[in-house]
Amino acid sequence: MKQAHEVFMDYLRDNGLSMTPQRAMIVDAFLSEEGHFTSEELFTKVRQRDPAIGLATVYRTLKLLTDSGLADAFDPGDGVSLYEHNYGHEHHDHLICIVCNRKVEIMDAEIEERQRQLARENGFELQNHRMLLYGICPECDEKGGH
Amino acid sequence: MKQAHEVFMDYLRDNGLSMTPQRAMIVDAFLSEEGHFTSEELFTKVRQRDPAIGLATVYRTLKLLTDSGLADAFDPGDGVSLYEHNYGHEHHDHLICIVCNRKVEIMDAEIEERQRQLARENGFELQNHRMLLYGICPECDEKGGH
DNA sequence: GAAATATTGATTCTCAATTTCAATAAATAT
DNA sequence: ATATTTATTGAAATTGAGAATCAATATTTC
Ligand SMILES: [Mn+2]
Ligand SMILES: [Mn+2]
Ligand SMILES: [Zn+2]
Ligand SMILES: [Zn+2]
Repeated sequence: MKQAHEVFMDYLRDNGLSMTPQRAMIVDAFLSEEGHFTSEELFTKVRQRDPAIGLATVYRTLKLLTDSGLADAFDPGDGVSLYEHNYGHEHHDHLICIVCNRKVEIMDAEIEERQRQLARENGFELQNHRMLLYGICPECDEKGGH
Repeated sequence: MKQAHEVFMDYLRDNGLSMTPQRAMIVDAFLSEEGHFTSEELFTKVRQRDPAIGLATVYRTLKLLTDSGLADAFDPGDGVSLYEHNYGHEHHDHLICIVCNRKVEIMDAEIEERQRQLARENGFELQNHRMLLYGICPECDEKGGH
């Protein structure tokens, strides 16, 4: 399996884009992040390494990361996109606690199959999907329901 | 089954709110709409009947409609909420054409059951969910892929 | 009725994300 | 290498849906 950096370099080359110090640093910062994070959170980490880098460049590079397949973005429902690593990660959906905002990664082969079937039944060529389950996590249920 | 108007009236009463000419008209306009529509589209229809009604009141009433169970809102992915009738309508999710934006209502009991199971497995109390399938509809596939 | 409370429309504000643009950097041609 | 073209950058302005503000009205309660 190719290195994530290499995937990004290939994407740049294939699209006539060039690697720059800013892009290299933002990609590094992205790859060193874990879990789910916002553009602002990544920007904060980027600033720690180089305060000269602008927010616009972070947004632009996040788009490149997404388009190159290194990142995946989704909106958990509040209008603020969350990013996560996508390269070398299996597809999954999210179960979100409406109290503490915790996110659990979920995946169900049967659901995925039924999704394909639903698309097929309607003559659609399925491209992708988003599924978000909202509920109350065990910890919050404990605290809240005494 | 109660009339939609009655459901709204009950909601107002139960929450110490009063019916007003503006609310009555917006609810009427909402109920006479079909399919999936934006706040702007509803606002346009409302203005045709009474140009004095403000956009803020449409937003406020859409919230009442949603909270009372008459309306359901969801974001198809572009950050602009779509509203639809909810009262007397079965729950469903949406299959969306990424080319022409057509929306097909879908529902799969097996998926719904697996969603509950996934929540259960993680100790979550499932409250609700959103599922959006994105693909290319038969018509657009025809046009595009010749 | 009068007083208290709720609702309204216009306007301003919010906030994530995008766009603009002049300056700078990189790639390409000479 | 140097000139020319092209791409990228950061700061700042812009966008757009939706929420908040507020003085003027309308409604409800006393
Ligand atoms: Mn995830
Ligand atoms: Mn629908
Ligand atoms: Zn929780
Ligand atoms: Zn289509």
